Amino acid sequence: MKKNKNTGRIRRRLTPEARRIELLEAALQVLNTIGPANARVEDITKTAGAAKGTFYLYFSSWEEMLEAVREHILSNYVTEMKNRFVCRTPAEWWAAFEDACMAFIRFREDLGELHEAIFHGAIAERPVHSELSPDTIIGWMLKKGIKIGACRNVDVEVASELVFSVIHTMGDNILLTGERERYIQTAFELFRSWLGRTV
Amino acid sequence: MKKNKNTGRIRRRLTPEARRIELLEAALQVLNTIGPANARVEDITKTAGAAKGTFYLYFSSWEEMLEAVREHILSNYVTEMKNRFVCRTPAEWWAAFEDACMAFIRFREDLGELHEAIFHGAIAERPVHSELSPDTIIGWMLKKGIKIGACRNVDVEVASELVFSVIHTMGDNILLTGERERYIQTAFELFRSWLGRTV
Amino acid sequence: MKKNKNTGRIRRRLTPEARRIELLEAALQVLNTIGPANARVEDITKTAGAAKGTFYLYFSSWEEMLEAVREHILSNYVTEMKNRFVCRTPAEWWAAFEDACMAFIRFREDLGELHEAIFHGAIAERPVHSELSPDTIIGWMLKKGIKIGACRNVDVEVASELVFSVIHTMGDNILLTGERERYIQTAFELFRSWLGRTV
Amino acid sequence: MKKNKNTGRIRRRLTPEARRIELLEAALQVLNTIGPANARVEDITKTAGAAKGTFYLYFSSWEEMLEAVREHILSNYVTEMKNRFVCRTPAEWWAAFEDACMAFIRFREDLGELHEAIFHGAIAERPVHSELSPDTIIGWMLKKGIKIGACRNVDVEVASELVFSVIHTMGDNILLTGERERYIQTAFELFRSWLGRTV
DNA sequence: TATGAATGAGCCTTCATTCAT
DNA sequence: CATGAATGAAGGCTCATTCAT
Repeated sequence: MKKNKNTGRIRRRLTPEARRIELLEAALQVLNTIGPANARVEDITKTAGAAKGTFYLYFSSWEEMLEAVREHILSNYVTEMKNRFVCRTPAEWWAAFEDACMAFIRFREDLGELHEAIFHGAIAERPVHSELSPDTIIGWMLKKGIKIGACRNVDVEVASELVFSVIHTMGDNILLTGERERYIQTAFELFRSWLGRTV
Repeated sequence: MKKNKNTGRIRRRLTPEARRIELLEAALQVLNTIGPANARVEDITKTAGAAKGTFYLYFSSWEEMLEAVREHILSNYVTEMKNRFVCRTPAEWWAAFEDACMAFIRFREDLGELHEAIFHGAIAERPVHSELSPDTIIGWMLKKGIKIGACRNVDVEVASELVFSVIHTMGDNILLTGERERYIQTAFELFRSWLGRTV
Repeated sequence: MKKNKNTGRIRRRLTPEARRIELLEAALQVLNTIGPANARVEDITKTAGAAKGTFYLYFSSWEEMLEAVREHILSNYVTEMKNRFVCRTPAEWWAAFEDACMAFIRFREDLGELHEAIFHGAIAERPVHSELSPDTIIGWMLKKGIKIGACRNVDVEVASELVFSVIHTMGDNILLTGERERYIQTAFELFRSWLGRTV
Repeated sequence: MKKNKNTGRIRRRLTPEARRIELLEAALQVLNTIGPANARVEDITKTAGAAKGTFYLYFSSWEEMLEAVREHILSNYVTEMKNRFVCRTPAEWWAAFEDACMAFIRFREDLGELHEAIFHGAIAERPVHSELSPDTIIGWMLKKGIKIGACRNVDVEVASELVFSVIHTMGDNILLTGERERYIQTAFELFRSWLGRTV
């Protein structure tokens, strides 16, 4: 007796992986567009061309989705970052390091609103898989720098965190004020005087 | 039409100032205890021994209250900080500066969960009254340091922000790991090699 | 220990009647200005230069105040209306009647928003004191009209209500459209053909 | 974060149309029973056997629902009214007109409390779709009456409004007093002497 | 008599999550 | 696998009324 009319959507049957990617990318877009505070499950499924319930077939909760987004973004970023970071001499290390900083700024700019959502929101507690954490990456760079004589011998673990916070702040402020050169100059001055080997 | 029976609570009639303080202090406690994400208006009024509606006599919204809490905390902190920061020689400046850093760490520790609520939540957008902003305070210190020859000549505005981010990160991590000495050592090394005058 | 500061208002001690009048007039103004749906007790007391609690010394509830406002307005209006309605011949009656209609329109215009508040709001149920009801007044006019031969013999009670509804509608629509002449013409045509004596 | 346990209600999944009807009918009943001033969203959903949130799937606000109810009722009523209003001679016109008046009275009686809710409440401002407005319907009747010589030539637009107000008042008072015959007699007398052609 | 701080029931609305189809 | 209708807990805010002073 009761009929459920098909309201027009075509039921798209996809492989789980494909569907998950679609949702993930819709999430990226939505979080970035309307902001994490206003994004709703339904915004994402609509963008992905899926039904609300489908969301829960792929993520057990909103927060889990945020984690997945973070993982997705970070792993892309880190892979590329590592590939680019090649150097043999101290001069090359510094060039690569500064290049990496610039890449981070761009990465940060591309993230936009997303940044807040996945690094400072409800998810902030849940630890990032260690290999993807910025501290690990920076630590890896520093170790290399120390090894090839580009940097002096610092407490790598601690230094990594401080380096990251400086880069992060630089990124935030460039985004905010647009004064790219000014921030870069001061930050690099900091890095060189702190980490550089005084010959 | 609407009746309002007195259901047992004793009405405590206070001066507006007294009530406001009570609510503010209850807010501090609640935000710190159950965390900003879970705190509700009613938690605060219950803690303050007031009725829900009373909250809205003193704050027009939840966010306005957060702002009031921030103002309250910052102005106390900044006042004290400024009073302690006295110095005439470079050596005194560095002692005062390191002292101020330590004071910040303690401040940060005392804030606990509150930190998140009032500096990174919904309120983050609303600008802090400039005199109370950390950047302003640090800028003030740096200018003094440059003037009396304790620091070299840096872009004060930018440097303040970077200094703050380093202190902030140091604070976060000390809170997280407990490894006070280690962070302090590396951070101070950073400050001295970056800002110190190489004579 | 606890002091209640005087917050600036001067405690004006008035005779009860004076205070009541002030409140009543403030109510008139407020209801008319911001509309019955948005008017609050406090708007009235503020306008009257009194404290919120004072309201309840003079009216036991919001609705009672509405009733008082209605009584106040009607009794003024009706008194004047009756005084003006003097006539001896049929021609005079019709002139007086039309004059009364026009007076009603003006009255209605002056009421503005108030009209809704006191004649169609929460108060609508509570009966107006019979002497003040429009039906009574119109009935009184009709009886006079019949007596002096200006009107034919109708069921006065029923006719009064119909007459009032026509006048009322005429008033509403003149207020709405501004087309005074048009409405008056048709309505008077109605009255004359219906009530007039066909000689 | 938020859990949503099923606490016992059986989920009745209906088509949107069916659910909307159920809610609309529940609204009719509730508004009529407990009165528009006391009716709450939850009363309606309870009556409809639905959850509170379901209401907002079908109406974006309380007022929108009132509008929907009004539309629903009016369109039923008007359709039937128009179908019944057939006439060729003046005598037939008067019969049909009086019949329509009686139908309106019955309609009005059936509405009960609803009348207030949908024609004089918060919704009063929002214009009724013109084809459904009583003035339009009555105007349509009058034009017909004039055309076939049942009525004399009046300002149709204005006359419609006055006719409606008379019918309306008659309805109100019959409802109030029960004196059907008395009101009908006087009102029809009015209509005939005013609108009828004096041959 | 006057004040205005305090009360708390009440209601709308949102939206993550569930589940019948 | 997919859908989208259904759920209901939760919470911010209002404001008539009360009452300590």
